Amino acid sequence: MTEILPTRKQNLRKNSLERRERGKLELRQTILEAAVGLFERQGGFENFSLRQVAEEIGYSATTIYLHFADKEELIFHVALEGFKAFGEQLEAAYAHSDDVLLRIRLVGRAYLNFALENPIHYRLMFMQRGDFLERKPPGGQVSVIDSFGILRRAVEAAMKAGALDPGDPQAVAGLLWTHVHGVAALHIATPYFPKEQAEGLFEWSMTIAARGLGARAL
Amino acid sequence: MTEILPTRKQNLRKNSLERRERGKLELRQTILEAAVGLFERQGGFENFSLRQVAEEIGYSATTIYLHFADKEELIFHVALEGFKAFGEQLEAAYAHSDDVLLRIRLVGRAYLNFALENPIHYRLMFMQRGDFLERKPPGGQVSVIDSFGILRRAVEAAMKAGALDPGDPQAVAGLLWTHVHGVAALHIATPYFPKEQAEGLFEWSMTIAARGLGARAL
DNA sequence: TGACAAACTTAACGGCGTTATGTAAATTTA
DNA sequence: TAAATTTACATAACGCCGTTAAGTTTGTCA
Repeated sequence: MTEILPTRKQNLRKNSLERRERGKLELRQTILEAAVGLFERQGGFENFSLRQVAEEIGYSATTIYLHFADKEELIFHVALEGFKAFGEQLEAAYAHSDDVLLRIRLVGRAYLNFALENPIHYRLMFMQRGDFLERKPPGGQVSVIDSFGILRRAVEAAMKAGALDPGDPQAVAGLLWTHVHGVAALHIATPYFPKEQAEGLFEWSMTIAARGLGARAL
Repeated sequence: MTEILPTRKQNLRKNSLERRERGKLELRQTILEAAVGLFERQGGFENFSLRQVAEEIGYSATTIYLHFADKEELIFHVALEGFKAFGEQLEAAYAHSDDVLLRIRLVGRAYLNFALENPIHYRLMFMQRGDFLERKPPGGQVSVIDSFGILRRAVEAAMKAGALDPGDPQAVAGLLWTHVHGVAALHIATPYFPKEQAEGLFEWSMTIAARGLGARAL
């Protein structure tokens, strides 16, 4: 009776050693990473369980509740990490060039790349849980609105420079967003748009949008 | 002890009468309808349970298994109903005009309308469970591929008539699909594209695509 | 050493999908 | 018509889930 389930007990013992080594290196972060790992291994967050996360990192399930209010909040913070990385990559793309038109294309390309390289995060952020976009993170951090702001600023600058027909930058940025999202989302959700085809459609969309918006080339 | 849970028992009794009246009017369909109702009430299929469906229609949960292999197959058949209605609406739009360019716009508009009017189905079909697109229904029915075929045929016809620059109809149809999907999907998934704005972006996208594809107007 | 707080665990609740098993009614067969 | 069989349901149970309540161990500090 005492030895029927040694694996779990041993697992807990073993990990109590590792814990010391990690010191206070944020169990919270370990939980997040384990969750992301599970997401990726199962291709989505719909079937993952807190108990699996706990098992994987060698803690009991209830320990997770010391760091996250509930399952929902854990998932939300995975999305938050996504928003952070997403914003940084767009920002980097923006800073990469001074050419107001090339910059728009680079930001768009960074957007698509994020989706191609982080399909699980992208799905969570923009296809599954759009409500997260408006949910305020506890520390008053930024959300995706600022990411969209990068694109809008790029459009604004191009208009001011006369490289795009004058108009509402917000609206034009929205149009570009829907086009890139269309490609990214169908690539992720369906089997009909593999990477190369998605990239081709992105370039094509950009070219077409450029003509339609009065740019020499985009 | 025998009367502690009369509600459930009574519910079963009451419904056994209604059943006769319905005759053999397909419990299967009743289950499907109850499932769709639950989807819509909860805004998605992620949190619905077979036991809720059963409760709602006055049967035990296990009875569902006499009509569907499992929860997955029930959801799949909800999606199938969506694909059927979707295809029919695109087909009707196609048949509504002989103008090869207007027809493309009408098919696109029918696509968007389906998404606006059936967000739960659309989400399930194209954002959440794209794998359903390739899953063969038992009776050898058609799936979305034929719906996409309608758009492709419309593009093909416009090219043959010289109303669009010559090219690969499949590729052009794919481009249009991604644009409309982008608008529809962001409308459904995020709070930033309410109906009017989505419709405006659709028209704009169509106009821009028309210019880029060599059409006089789309 | 002992009080106290922090970190973590076990136990339990109700709900879930699913399977095995029971049962009453409808239908077929003799 | 009576018995046998099939059909159409139900109940009970399994293991997993999220979550809460209640311990228990571990570390801190007087």
